[in-house]
Amino acid sequence: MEGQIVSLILHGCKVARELESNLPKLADDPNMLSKSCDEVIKAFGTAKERLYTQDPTAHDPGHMYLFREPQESQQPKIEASLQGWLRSSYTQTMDMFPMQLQAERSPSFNMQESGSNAVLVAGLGGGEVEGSARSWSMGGDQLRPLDASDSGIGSSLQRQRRRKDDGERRTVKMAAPRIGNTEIPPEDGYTWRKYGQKEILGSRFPRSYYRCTHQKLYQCPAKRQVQRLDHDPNTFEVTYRGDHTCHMSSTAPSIPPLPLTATEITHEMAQIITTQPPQSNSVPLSRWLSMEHFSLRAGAVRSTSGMVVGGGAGPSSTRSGKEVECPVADMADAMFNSGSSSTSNSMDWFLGDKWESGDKEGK
DNA sequence: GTAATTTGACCTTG
DNA sequence: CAAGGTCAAATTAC
Repeated sequence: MEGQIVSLILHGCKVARELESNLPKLADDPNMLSKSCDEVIKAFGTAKERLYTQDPTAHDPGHMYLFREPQESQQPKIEASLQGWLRSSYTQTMDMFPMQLQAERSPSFNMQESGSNAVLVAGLGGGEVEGSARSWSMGGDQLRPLDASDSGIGSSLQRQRRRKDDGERRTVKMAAPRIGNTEIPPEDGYTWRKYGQKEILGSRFPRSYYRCTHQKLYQCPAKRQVQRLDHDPNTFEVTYRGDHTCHMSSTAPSIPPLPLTATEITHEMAQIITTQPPQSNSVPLSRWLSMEHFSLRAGAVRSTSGMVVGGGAGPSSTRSGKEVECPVADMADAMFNSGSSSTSNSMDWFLGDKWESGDKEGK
């Protein structure tokens, strides 16, 4: 079973690599491009499916919980990790490649996975905004043009706010962690800053509003709403709006919010898995992943990471006095060094009840 | 001291 | 006008 999955993933990687190396040639051939993309997606998708069917009872709230319970038995964890990564990478890829994937998903994209804890429920808020929804991510021309300066207190100008159709909305359902504090909203690798909380009619739990921590620095328009489900308090419904434009910055999110190529996805999985505690039993999957894909890093990953695929709105690809790190390294760094300034760092859930106040009931 | 969160007020939308 | 979304001063955390 596992061997099949591995070969599926390998196949996906292979196709992705081929696609990457042939990209210049294929650029003029949308058919071939599409075909290759299909194949990659199919391979990973199938692998993922199998992972789920392999252990339908697995309750994996997503990659954010990968590092919980280091003392747990390793083998199931590895698989859960892989699942989490596949799933999160997949949804994240959806998140980052909306334009590319648009053609491949139905207008009302609906990815449901039985037994899955991260479910992309809805694609677009409305089909008609599809074309215009993204134009702001490049120049910020129509999205909150006054955002940075509309704090016009003292000026006679009224605050100007825009809400109407500020972009695609993607809703993901994520399970609360079962261990530790189940109140915490799900981590997703980005750093968010809470800017509001609101009681929602008919909901027992308030909705929390977050924006990208780097909004100011890079005019990153990404936002998210976190709402605990009424009927299932263990599940959070997370709605994302806007795309991160802070991808390539070093001061930007420490965890790579990069659009992941297929090779990157697997590579990151490898990275994650190889960072499992050393007492880990021999894990064929992880060994394969680490051996197979470390070599990708220098070539494929780096080159693709230098290419801002999702619109190229990210800030400069160099950081002050320092070359852009491989996002994976960044992530690992962030994961284990907790150097980020954000308190919503990805390690928070790992260690404490930090988020509690962020989603407490009532005001 | 700086950055993040809280929270009531304000704004937009339907 | 009600509800949802955002702002920003005050507060809290680091």
